[in-house]
Amino acid sequence: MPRKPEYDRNELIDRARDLFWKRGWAGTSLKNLEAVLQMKPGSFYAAFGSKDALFELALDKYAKDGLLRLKTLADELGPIKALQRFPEMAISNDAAPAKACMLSKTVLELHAHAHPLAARANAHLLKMEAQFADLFQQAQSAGTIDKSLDPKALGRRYQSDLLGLRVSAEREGVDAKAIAAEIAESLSRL
Amino acid sequence: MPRKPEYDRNELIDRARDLFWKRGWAGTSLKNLEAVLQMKPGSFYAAFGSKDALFELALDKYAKDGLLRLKTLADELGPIKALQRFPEMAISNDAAPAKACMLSKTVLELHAHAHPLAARANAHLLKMEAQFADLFQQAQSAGTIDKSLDPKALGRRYQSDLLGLRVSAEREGVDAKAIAAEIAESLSRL
DNA sequence: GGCTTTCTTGAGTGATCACTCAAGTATATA
DNA sequence: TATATACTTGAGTGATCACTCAAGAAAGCC
Repeated sequence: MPRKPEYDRNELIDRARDLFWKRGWAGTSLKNLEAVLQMKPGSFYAAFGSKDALFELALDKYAKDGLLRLKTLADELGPIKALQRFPEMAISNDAAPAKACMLSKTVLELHAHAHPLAARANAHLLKMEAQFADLFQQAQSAGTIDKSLDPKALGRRYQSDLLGLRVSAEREGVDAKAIAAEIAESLSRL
Repeated sequence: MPRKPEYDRNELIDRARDLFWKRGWAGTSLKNLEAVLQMKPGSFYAAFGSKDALFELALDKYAKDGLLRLKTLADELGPIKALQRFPEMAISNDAAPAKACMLSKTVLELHAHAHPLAARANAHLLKMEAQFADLFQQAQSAGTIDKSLDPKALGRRYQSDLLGLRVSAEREGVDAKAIAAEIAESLSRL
């Protein structure tokens, strides 16, 4: 009996993610969203409920895709080579809405306001960090890196470096690829 | 003949800086500013002209203070020890409005909007980066670190690591002091 | 063709945004 | 004391904010 929506929900979330990623939470107005999603307010609220709810969907998708990309890379290249390649990949996609990480941007923008989306973004970052640590541990098991190192500490440091790289890549006049290469190189010394 | 203002302009800029630093540009409303500065709109606009103009004053002061703190530290400890101490200092001030760097927060928030304040923040970051490079060069001249390394590359990487550290310090559940210690430690290996 | 159910439309909601300005008040000089 | 010069006040500006809702349109089932 029902009428079907004229849009592909999944694709709308992608477009919203790109907009939020680029412009941030406060920087993205409903007018912006209506324009990009080609939706009138009524449809928007019927479909997503609120700006925050859509941001959450976009954030979750962003995080899920990031994790998947890392795992795929690790399956292809093995743990250490994946970790070496990942930073350069993160900043080299010119089609991406921004170089900086959407999760860290969200934490920085909303943490001071105690907004739940900041906590959610941080939770995603923690999952990512755990994945980095897991890859370091795999590398240890495979004998690729020094076994006396703490994989959790390595993951924590790696993520921090990656976040710094991606902030730097967002800036004008910074050779971020050189930084990415240095991060990769330093992993060979473990 | 004139009446003197009832406020200390310099202190108002400090308070505005703290508010902007914590809450960001869009996250800080004129109501917030009026409350913190104890000013009515009329006085505010007579004194500062606009929200953007005050943000600029706050940003410039933030940058100036940061540069001064680094130079003071270098005078006390010498270049390398200053660089080793600086990261831990940056994240240990519990009275500060935020752990993350106001300059990077500004770039991340406003760069996508092509806002002049983003370019200004980036210019301040470039000055800071040059100062880091200068300290690395001093350390080379003093024979403290390997002379074959490029001081500009070291400065670039150091700043990236510092920005990453400060983003990490803004997050919940991350042992940022451990990261700061690792950054410091890695400088001993140069 | 009717009927139900959902989706779409878009004008309109109150709240808040950055900002203005005319009127009032305080102070230093003449 | 009179006057000129700021500074302070706070109601008010139009614009934009996220969001609502009643009315109409489209699709599946009888």
